[in-house]
Amino acid sequence: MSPPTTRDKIIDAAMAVVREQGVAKLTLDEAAKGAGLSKGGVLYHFKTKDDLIRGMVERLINQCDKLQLAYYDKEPEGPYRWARAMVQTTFDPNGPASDKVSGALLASVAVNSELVAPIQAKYDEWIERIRSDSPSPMLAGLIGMAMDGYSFERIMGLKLCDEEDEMKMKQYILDLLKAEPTHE
Amino acid sequence: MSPPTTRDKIIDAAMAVVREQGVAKLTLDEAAKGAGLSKGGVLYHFKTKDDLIRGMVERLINQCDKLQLAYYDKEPEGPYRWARAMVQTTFDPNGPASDKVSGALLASVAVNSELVAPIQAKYDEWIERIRSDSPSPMLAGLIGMAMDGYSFERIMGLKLCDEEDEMKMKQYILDLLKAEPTHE
DNA sequence: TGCCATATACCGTCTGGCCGGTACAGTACC
DNA sequence: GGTACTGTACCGGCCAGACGGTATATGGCA
Repeated sequence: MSPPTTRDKIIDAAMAVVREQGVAKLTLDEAAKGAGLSKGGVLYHFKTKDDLIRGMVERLINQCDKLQLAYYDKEPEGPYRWARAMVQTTFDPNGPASDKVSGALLASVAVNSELVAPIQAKYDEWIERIRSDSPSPMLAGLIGMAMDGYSFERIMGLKLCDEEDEMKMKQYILDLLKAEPTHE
Repeated sequence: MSPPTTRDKIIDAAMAVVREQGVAKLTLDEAAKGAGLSKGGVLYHFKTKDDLIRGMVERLINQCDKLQLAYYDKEPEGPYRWARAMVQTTFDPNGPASDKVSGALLASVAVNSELVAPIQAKYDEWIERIRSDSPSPMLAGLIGMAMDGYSFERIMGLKLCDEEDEMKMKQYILDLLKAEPTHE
């Protein structure tokens, strides 16, 4: 990996602002300060604030997608392979539930709901993937919903259980995907 | 039900703004316009904007709680009664996935993350409830996460399937809660 | 090798608009 | 005449975006 470009540094800083101070505090000035340059500099790389958020969303999507593909490779073959990869991705510290990337979603919804569109597109793709190799699409769908729930809870700052319980839950879900090759 | 108070009308209008224009557009002026009065009028009822959001959050909590209790009464006795009530609540058109109430959560997170606190408190209570009568707390927890996922997806404007599939999913989940009285 | 031209990357300043909040002046009903 | 409520006018701060400028690198060319 080459050293992060200025563009990347700005996105990092913007994510950090959302995480630490909330979406409302995400200003060009603040992002600039975090990235170590001036607002003018930020506006050189991103023409508008919406553009910056687009960049954040793109980062979110790429990061999650890359992660999911990596986990897919690591998972053994067999039914529910994509679903298993999704579970691993969700609980990964760099996954969608991570503070580091999730700000993008929040920012996009808060500022301009049109900016969610690329997420929706990728989202459809993910769902399609998971359905493709799941003997019970319903079970896979349920678990997919739950993974979203987990991610969103983290983003919103709602805690439903401590970390120990989370690991148990992860294992429980993975067991479900082993034990029920052809449920229904 | 007595006719809605001005206070209620303001909250309704604020919710509508969040729903239709996004959190960023939620201003005192806009909420006032929606409620049919001036900003001064709004500020008479809510001393600050945070105060208004607190009101929205309170509304969200009360509405969901009331709904859940009502469904609990309607559900037949037996295991997973609270979990079943939660599923019904989630899919209810006035439930947490409803456009009409969900804006509160978004607004609170976006504007001032401290305002989420009352939600977290209620949230803990709901989780406790569900665990209390679930033979498999893991299954109940999974379904709870999925219900959150569904609600949040709606709030964010992400669609995972059409309405027909949603109803199938609801039925699938309710069947799970019948078929597995003592899973694990 | 020296000179100009252009592109890239960035800074600092300014401005116009928006928005939260204040102050105060009604109005209407009891 | 007081209380509950609503409107109007305004202030001060913040912020997106525009703009003009600067420094450095690159490349052509004589």
